[in-house]
Amino acid sequence: MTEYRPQHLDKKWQERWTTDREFEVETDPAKPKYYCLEMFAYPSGHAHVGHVRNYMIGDIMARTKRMRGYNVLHPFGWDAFGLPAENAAIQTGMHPEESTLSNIAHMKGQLQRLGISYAWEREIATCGPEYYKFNQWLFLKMYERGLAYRRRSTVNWCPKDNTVLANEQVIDGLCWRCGSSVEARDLEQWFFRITAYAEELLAALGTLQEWPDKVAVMQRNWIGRSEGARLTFPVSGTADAVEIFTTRIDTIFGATFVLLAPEHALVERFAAESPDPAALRAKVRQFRALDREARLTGAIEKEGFDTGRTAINPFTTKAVPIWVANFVLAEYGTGAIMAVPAHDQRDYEFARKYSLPIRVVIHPGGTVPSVETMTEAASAYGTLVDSGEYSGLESATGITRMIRDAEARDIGKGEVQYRLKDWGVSRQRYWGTPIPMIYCQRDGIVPVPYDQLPVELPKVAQFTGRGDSPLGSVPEFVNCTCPSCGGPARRETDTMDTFVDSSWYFLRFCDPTNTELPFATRDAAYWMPVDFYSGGIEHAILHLLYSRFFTRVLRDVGLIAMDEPFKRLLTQGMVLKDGAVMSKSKGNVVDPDSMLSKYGADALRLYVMFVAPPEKEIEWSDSGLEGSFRFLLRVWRLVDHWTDVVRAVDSTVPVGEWTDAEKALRRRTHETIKRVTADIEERMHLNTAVSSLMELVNELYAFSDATPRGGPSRVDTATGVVGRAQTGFVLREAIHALVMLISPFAPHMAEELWEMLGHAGGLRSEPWPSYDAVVAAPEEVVVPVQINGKVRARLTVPAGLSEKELEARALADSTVQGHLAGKTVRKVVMAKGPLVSVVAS
RNA sequence: GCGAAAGUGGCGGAACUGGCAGACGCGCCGGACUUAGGAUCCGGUGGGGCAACCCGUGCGGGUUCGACUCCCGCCUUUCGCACCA
Repeated sequence: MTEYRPQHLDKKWQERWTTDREFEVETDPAKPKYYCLEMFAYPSGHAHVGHVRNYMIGDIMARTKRMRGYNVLHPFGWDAFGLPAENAAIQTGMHPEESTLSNIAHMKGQLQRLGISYAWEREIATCGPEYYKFNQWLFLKMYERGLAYRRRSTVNWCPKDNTVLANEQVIDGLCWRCGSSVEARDLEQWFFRITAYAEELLAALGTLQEWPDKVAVMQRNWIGRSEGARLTFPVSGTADAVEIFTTRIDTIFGATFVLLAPEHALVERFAAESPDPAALRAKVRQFRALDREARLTGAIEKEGFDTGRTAINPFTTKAVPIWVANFVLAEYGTGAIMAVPAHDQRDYEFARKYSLPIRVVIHPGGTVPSVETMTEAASAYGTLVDSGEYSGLESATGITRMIRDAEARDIGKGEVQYRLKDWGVSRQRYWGTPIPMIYCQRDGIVPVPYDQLPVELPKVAQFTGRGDSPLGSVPEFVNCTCPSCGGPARRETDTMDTFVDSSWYFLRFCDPTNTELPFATRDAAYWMPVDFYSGGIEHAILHLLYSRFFTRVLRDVGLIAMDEPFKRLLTQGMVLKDGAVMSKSKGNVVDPDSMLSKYGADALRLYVMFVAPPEKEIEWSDSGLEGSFRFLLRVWRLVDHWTDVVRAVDSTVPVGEWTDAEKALRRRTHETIKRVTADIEERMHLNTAVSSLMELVNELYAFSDATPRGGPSRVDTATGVVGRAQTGFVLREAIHALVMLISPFAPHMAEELWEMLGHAGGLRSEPWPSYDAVVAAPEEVVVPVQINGKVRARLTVPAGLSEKELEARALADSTVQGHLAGKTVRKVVMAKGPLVSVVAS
């Protein structure tokens, strides 16, 4: 009996895989490719079993596809720029580069000990100049195409930390770090014009057949397409006009006032021209100081004030008051709306509060709304009333005609608006990619020439957490010469959002050492798209949307010819401990290293795959891991027990009679091959793949016990002979299949067992086992017989029996007869399965 | 509030297109081996009943020969969206 020593095997095989460059691949158009990718990691320092699960799922797929004959690209890398390293530097003084590189080294060791089949020679870290050079290259391409531009915008500002916060760092309007209330602040920022691709990004969601619906829905909501109209309301007595956007032009005859966002350009104009500018400006300031998050989410009381001016409703030609309202968003549409209180709940509340006029212009059907009795807006579509020549039209028709007429009269046009906004990429931070732009007093904004890339991040910078860009305090970085005129100039001191890094890293993996281009077209054309991509649902919008955007930009730049980067997407569930997400502060982190030293990588891998389907959340369980370990021991003992027999026979099918047990084991073997293959490749139900393997092992134990030698637990007979050639053959077939099929889950053990079975050259010396439908076909089937919907009997009959014969046998069965006593058979249904359903009364 | 998904033994979960509910594992119970076992192997394990049998997939209806699966209504949970004009 050979002892199972998982830690020894882990080390042995991991070293051999590295030495043999087992998982390294080259572009080879002659071979079918498979690109398997898991979302790369932020190097926080420690992998926990939640990470482990994601990487395992990809590894199962990569290893299976490799054995199925594909040229498999399975790389890994590090999303290495980011705030945490810089924040740590502010507190501890350790330079972000130092802490990041040491974290990467530690986590890499952890992943390697799990035996994940990565092409480590392609490893990338986004904080290296050889990588971020191409962030800058891409930025310049975007700038040339008008897709990168600079403008003033409002950002989240934490007054205590004196720093800008990303949207996702603002939790319920508070700073995630210090809990201060976040303010709005205006800054000059660089933006990527993702809105230029809004329509395409939305439309192409329908082509993502192998994405979870949920993710597509979230992206659809995020893009938020609305069809409507832009209309001009001239300001009475001036040449000014208020532009509004509405999706309900059919209600325009009920538009009894106009609302402006506090930030709207006309507001300041009106204030300046008013008798008391200070009073109006104070009001505006008050609105703008309101909690930004609350304003965006509607958690504020609606308030407004009258500007004293009026505008002309272009359809009624009547003057309506212009108010400023705190709930109107400057960043959506035109920053101004026509208010239709009768048919919009928000406008209704506002009108009631300030006693503004309400006019019903739609009859939705049912009771007719009246201004006197209504308690909420009637927002449904219906029939237009009191709407001049449009009265009597249905909403849909009204909308079409009104837009047509507005265009004819040059007072408006049909327009599509998106909720999606351009992507602000400037960060007033150090640990990121420097934005490759130069400001010259003479020439203005000048891009850094391509041959001067990368603009390297200087090593020295102070981390005070003051909020201004740390690069600004490095004179040798800031001061430069203008590439255009050669005069003195200043560099941009902001760095890029780290989402830029992750928006194209999957392309870099195709050609990770290219120094001239982000990647060569030839390599990307071969490997892309990513065939299988897995990661957390928390990236459903940002990362996945940005990546889809970048892929299109690179297409338009001419580097690639595809639209969508990720063919099949799997969003894996989290690993919980005591019902909560693992985190250091909760003290419920399960450390993979301690599991590895106790059970080895294979047991851990098998457990996280077996406990639930990949998409589901799982609750960590030590006893579950223990069970998986026991199963591996069971496999080990079984294979070890039969090694000499398996080695002594070959793949020649012996001539002669088979016993029922032998036939049954062959059937089980082939059924298992079929199920495991489909479970991995098609359904991604890795838990049921493992249970099929367990069933095969259980059957092999039972089969072994019935042989002359006996089973693995009967140590005393372990050297006994088998005698029958057929028995040796089915054992060989079953054990070979078992070792092959289990190898994606437990690769270290499988390699060792494969070697013990007499094979040199590793598991790839033999292809994935193939399913034989003839062998798997049963000779007899058990057919349930239902009487009035309840199973009353089971018949064992030869497979392939005709329906007529089957029906006759079912009705003749004594148990069935008993249940039919005193009843008349009304109908007999022969269902696939097969199954017989008798209706009697 | 709107939208989506889910609800199955003591627990994690199976049941693929409407066809044998509870595969597989954990836990528990019993047995074998053993000085001993928390190792290993074998057996049992949804509830009720001595049994034939009855009940059972959140609740209430419906469609069907047949429903965990489809339809309608409700309850609960989770997730997403939420003043976007």
